Amino acid sequence: MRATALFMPTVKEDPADAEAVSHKLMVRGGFVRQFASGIYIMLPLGWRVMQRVCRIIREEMDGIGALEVSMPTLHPADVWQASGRYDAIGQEMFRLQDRSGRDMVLAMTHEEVFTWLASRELRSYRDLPQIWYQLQLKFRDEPRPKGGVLRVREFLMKDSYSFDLDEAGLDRSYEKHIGAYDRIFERCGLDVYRVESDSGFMGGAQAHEYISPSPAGEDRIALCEACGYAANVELARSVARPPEEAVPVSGQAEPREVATPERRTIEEVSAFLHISPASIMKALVYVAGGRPVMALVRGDHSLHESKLARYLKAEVRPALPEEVVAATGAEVGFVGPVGLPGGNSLRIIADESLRPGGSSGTPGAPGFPSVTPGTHGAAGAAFAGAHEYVAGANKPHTHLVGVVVGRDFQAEFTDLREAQQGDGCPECGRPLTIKQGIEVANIFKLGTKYSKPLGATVLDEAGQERPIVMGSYGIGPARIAAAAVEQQHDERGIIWPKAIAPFDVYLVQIQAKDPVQSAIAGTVYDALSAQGWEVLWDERDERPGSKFADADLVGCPVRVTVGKKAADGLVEVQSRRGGRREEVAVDDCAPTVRGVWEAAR
RNA sequence: CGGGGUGUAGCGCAGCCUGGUAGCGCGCAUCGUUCGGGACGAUGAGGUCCCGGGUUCAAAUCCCGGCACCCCGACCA
Repeated sequence: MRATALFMPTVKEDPADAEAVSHKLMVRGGFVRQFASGIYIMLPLGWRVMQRVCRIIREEMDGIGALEVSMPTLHPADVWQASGRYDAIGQEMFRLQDRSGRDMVLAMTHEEVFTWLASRELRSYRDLPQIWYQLQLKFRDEPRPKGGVLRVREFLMKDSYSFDLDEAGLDRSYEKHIGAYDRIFERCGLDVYRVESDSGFMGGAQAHEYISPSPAGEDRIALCEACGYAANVELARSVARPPEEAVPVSGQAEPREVATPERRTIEEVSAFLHISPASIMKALVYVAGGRPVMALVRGDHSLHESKLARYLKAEVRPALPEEVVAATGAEVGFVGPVGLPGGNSLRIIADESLRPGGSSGTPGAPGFPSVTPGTHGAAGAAFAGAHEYVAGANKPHTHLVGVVVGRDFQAEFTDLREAQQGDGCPECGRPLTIKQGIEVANIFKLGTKYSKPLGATVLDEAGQERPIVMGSYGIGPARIAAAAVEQQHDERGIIWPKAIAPFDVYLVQIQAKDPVQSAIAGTVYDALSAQGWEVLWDERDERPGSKFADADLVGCPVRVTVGKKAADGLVEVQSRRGGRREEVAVDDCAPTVRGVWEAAR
């Protein structure tokens, strides 16, 4: 395509409202424009990238036998009422009424419609398995859109749904998707980690996310480079590091009060009492299902709320200051598990690292090995023998020292803390790495969560009616594009992975009005096009610097320059990624381009 | 939902504190000189100063109310 025939509004300056690199570059490169908060226009270049991503997705989905359909995005509310999500989902769903007052929604995902269709059309086990997919818009009224196209309110998604007779069939469909997804990301030139993820406390089945590492991402994942364990921190198990210093054992029979005036935070208390944060129990009061509960983690750990929510099987929120006082008799900062008023009405849930005799992760969880002191050094063993903590006394400006779990209070134990950099891998004990990333895809084993309430059943071989066992699988093409930009760019602009670049070759003609250059550029353009390359021929009457700058900004993998030496029949071929600039005869241009292309990522 | 910030030409911003003819850079248009890494000169077009109300002789500027957008946190199938 000729640049003079293209709409490519590049901009010199970063947009004022952009934070993420991908956001800035996609706006500057003329790929997208914001229309409203979280709502974006895809300009020609941006749409070409999307089309290329979508094409790869289609090919790989078709490759596992999935069938493409197109589902409505405007749904009557009753299907969502049938699944229970009409009420379960809050303001994140766009809701409206039609002219006769019927409740409608804009689809935020498509489990309901697909299941509705399956319930009407799939009758026999002979109809199974099926995998149906679509590339369709989703609408989610995000409370806070951000990061350009990373977190938006209207976006394209490839979503697929598998329908199987039983769990074994679901496992096969799930594995097929893993294969397809791995190939999609490989082809898109994107680094991703497939990690265990939270399937939500209602589903309970297996789920994975594909996370592409980037500082602009909103997810954190725990990775073990030694054994390959990988999980979102919202459910990652880990072996807590033993504290740097062992807690001195007082040997006293019961806790002792100490005055801690105005010392509320872990930092303040640890500094005041000259102890390490790990020697303090952090007590956090939450409200779950309308009732207060106390969550306990070690002072050097952070609670992960979704772990608490999953354990309690209820949504949780931090208690308000008044609620904390009502539940414990003390204000925030002096709350603890010992000496609570009114008997033991407050449920106390403690992290595994506080369990007497252990500083471990989640014993008993699948795949969790027993933790041997030898693995984690002498400090761990010493710590295990101490058991004494400092905790809030539930009295103003007072803490307790010498608190022993199990002796001074009872608690339920579960994995509550967020995995930290350097924690031990739950599988092999080696240190975990925490990385930030963008969720570019997810896969869920739904089971019969939707097929049961929506009545999607088939008759099995024995003539028995059985609910279809389902999976759902999403990929965000725009997030793939943004993640690629996040991963591959330099100070001049984007360096697209070759498979999803808007054009394969950016052909710069230095002098638009030079007939020799025009002729040579035309020859090069035709030759490359004839070989199947998508070429953007920049024959605009601009200064060379502008065209080079745009070429770098737009980020096509190969640049061909037709300039002064065109008169001698020479052109230049160069990789966007850098490296040497090759000067070749016009006739050698195509093979040279191929070479640079092959070498590109 | 809590906290913070910003709305002035297509884009990026100054002006607001201390009220008095609305500015700068980029971009855009025309002409000329230029032409291998975002040129230079000349001329020019382009503004409901987010919206509504108030104070005042006079409001981009002060006051009240609203809206939009951004950032941090909470939330996120």
